[in-house]
Amino acid sequence: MSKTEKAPDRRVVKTKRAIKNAFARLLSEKDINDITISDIADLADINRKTFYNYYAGVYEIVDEIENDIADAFDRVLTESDFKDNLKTPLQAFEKLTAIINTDLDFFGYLLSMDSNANLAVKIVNLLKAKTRELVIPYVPVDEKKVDLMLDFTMSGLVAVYQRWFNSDRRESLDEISENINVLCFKGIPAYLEMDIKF
Amino acid sequence: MSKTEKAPDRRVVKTKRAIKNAFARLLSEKDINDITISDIADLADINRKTFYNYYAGVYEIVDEIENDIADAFDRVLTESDFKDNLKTPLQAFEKLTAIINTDLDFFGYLLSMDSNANLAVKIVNLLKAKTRELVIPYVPVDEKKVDLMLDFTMSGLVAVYQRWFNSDRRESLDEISENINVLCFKGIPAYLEMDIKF
DNA sequence: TCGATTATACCACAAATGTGTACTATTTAT
DNA sequence: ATAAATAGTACACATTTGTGGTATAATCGA
Repeated sequence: MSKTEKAPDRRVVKTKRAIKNAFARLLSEKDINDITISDIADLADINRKTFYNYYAGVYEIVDEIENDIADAFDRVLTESDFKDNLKTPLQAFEKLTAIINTDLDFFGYLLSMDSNANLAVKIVNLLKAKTRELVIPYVPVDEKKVDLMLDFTMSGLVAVYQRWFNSDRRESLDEISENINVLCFKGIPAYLEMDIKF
Repeated sequence: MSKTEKAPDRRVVKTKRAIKNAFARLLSEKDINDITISDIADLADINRKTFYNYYAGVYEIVDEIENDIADAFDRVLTESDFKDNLKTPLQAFEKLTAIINTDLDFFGYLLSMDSNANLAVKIVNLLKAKTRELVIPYVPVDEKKVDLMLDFTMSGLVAVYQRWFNSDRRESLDEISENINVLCFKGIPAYLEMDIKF
């Protein structure tokens, strides 16, 4: 993760862009399993061999796009006021949603795919790392306990967000945020406003 | 999900078994992307064409094996005393762990793969459905709230279990269970034994 | 047990894949 | 401006894939 990444050759970004665009267009027309590498190469107007310079197969494009989204989210987390003004991480999702929406033609198909579980995992990991880094200094307890807590809450958070994103989005993210806050900080009984014991 | 499934032809189960075994062996030898269908057909000693009777590609085997595990877990949930004696669902994981362990040669590689995110999703869905069915009658609150709660807690639960499973498993599942219980029912501040406000 | 049904084998073929080599074009760095 | 480095093209080839069609063998149901 060092900053030693040299400026990429213009041709590289051009062809990769072309490949991703071609892929996105094809994905809007047919199932991913019916997309052949020749299809992509033809539409992107590159030599088929060139494709293999960057991707071993069609699914590796998906992988990279997922990473693109994750990177965007990472940038949101670090560049935003998230650091100085730690509220519910869900507020960061507000911005992620905006990002995704502006490129929805492109990401829409991806997000509705089954494989968005992978993207979810990546985002969970980002949130865990970021939150740990911000919170740990003020929470001097057993690291294992914190790990468990972060695993639990961040996975839950992303799951809720994911369902919201793929639903009609009737509720505002603020409402969701409020719900999760109560759930996290007061526990299930308070959340359900009733005394239950499992 | 009706019980209308007729008894499967013996030949079918035999060949599918052969395919899965061959796949498992190949997976222990090389990367999944280097496994060709011809490889599997050869090793399973079946005609290549026969493979396509059941799977459209290599990854569909993975899919089915994941479903096998999910089914096993489903059976654990319904057949066990889970229904009459509702404790933490994590106790059901105790049995799942046992199941997986007895077949670890077979499942091991799968579980260490990236794609076990899919398995996690399936298990989350099972737990959500099962828990809702058991809990809802006693929790007459807004269904949307319950949905959110189930999404959050079950995803969190599975995430914690998953990390435990892929770790050294130093802690007992009972300890994990206890931690999650506190987290769920008392909230984060109580869990961390400190007064924090985000 | 026997006829009907279904799974599998065998062969064949067009399409797609993955990779190698030699040649050309573009970009980068000096 | 030019040389070195890198990316892309064109073509070629062996392999794998997906899918036909037909024949044979195993299984099921009565």
